[in-house]
Amino acid sequence: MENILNIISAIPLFNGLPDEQLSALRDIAVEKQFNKGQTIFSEGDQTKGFFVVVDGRVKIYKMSSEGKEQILHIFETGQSFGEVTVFTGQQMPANAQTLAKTSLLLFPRHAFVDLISANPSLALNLLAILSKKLRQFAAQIENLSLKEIPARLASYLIYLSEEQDAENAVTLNVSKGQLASLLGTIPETLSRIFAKLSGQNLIRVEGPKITLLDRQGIEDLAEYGKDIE
Amino acid sequence: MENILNIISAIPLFNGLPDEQLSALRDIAVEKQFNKGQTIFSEGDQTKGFFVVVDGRVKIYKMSSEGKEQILHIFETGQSFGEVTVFTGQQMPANAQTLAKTSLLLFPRHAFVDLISANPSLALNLLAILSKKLRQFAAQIENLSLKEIPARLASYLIYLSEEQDAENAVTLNVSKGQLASLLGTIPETLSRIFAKLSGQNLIRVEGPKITLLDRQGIEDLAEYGKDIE
DNA sequence: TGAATACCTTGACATAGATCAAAAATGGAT
DNA sequence: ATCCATTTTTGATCTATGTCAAGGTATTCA
Repeated sequence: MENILNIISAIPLFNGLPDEQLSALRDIAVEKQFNKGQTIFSEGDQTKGFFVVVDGRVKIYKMSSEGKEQILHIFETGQSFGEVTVFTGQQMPANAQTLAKTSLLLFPRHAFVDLISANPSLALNLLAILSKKLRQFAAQIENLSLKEIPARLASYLIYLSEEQDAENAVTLNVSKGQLASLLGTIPETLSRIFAKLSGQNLIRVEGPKITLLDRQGIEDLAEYGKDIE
Repeated sequence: MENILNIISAIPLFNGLPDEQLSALRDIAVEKQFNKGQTIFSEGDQTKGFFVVVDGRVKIYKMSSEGKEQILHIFETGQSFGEVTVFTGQQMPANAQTLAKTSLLLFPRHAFVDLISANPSLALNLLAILSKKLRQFAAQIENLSLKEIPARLASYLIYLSEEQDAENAVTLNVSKGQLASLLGTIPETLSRIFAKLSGQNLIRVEGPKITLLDRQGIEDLAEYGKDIE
């Protein structure tokens, strides 16, 4: 299982840990394989532990009573999720489903807590990761309540362009329907906004490929929310 | 300063820590006093450390470019805030202002990180607290995007009634204007919704005192969002 | 006690975005 | 290639909530 050790050592969460701790982590990790669209856990499930994405993509989401979905997060290779209930011990507060063929590592709860208790540096890494997630959530709350949807889309496009290290062209890594859910809206509305921003020559949309024709304009839109008619 | 030690030992975050660690915490803590309406820090400020509310009430909030406010959190006696940037080392991501005469303890960043590094049990407490905050944020995102405002208000009333351990009567601990901001709306809209729910005999409003006339009805509203005309 | 200030409520109106319905485009699978 | 299923787009309409404006009610402070 030399393979798993390589994977574990590449996970940001486990950055800088000494070899013996990495081995200890490997010893408690369980591999899980999923096809696209499979459910990893559902809201209300008992906590099993926390997960790391080895390969693939996972969405964490909530459902309203009418069936509308709000995506809270999309996790990709190297990222972890499900830490929260490891410490609160409660049931899973949301649903997790794969967006692609995905391979995960599961770190069972108790074994993992024991490791943390013994390893302050692991605890500090974890604190940093949770802190970052808190920041992202705060930003999402801000977006949902203070910005209109065009501004949220603009923010997301800028985020993506930085993520993908591409100045003026990005490729959506989720379907437009899923993007709508992430932005807190519905596909019809998102589609109209894509059309509108295209009409204003801020972007060009070709399937999942978006060209940022006017980066400054998009940044203004993200920042000030006002989109100039 | 025996006094401070008592205060520190009563803080949930420091639950179960041995006396010598509590003393160490006391030694790095700095007392800060604020009057009502004072700014503790602003978005973009350099991180000083993290805070615990000894007495009073603090709101954490974001401002839109048009000046609309979204409250992210309200912290009361015994609760802590500002942990996030202690670990990410970034600037403060939001603003903090007192809602009343408030006394805080500031734990400066580096001294605090050193303490955590040396004390896994403190780290675990902190992990549990951050996890709980993540859950609350996730719930807030869910509310903002999946529920209409009457349902958000209903959720908040139920939360308050549990908080205050009162089956059918709660007292708002913030002004209605602030409550509007916490729920992601504006005072006018909140006022109308109070009036509407009163008209439906779900609640009775007398200033800041709300009587839950039909708890089941309010729970249904919070859960299903649908409010029966 | 009374003015001043902040807070809350109500009314008329405007609008972003949701809903419902259906057409068009895309993309696998056979 | 061609068919089927999914995703995306477009159109017409509806509604919750925001905006602007004004009046009412507390609360504080001299």
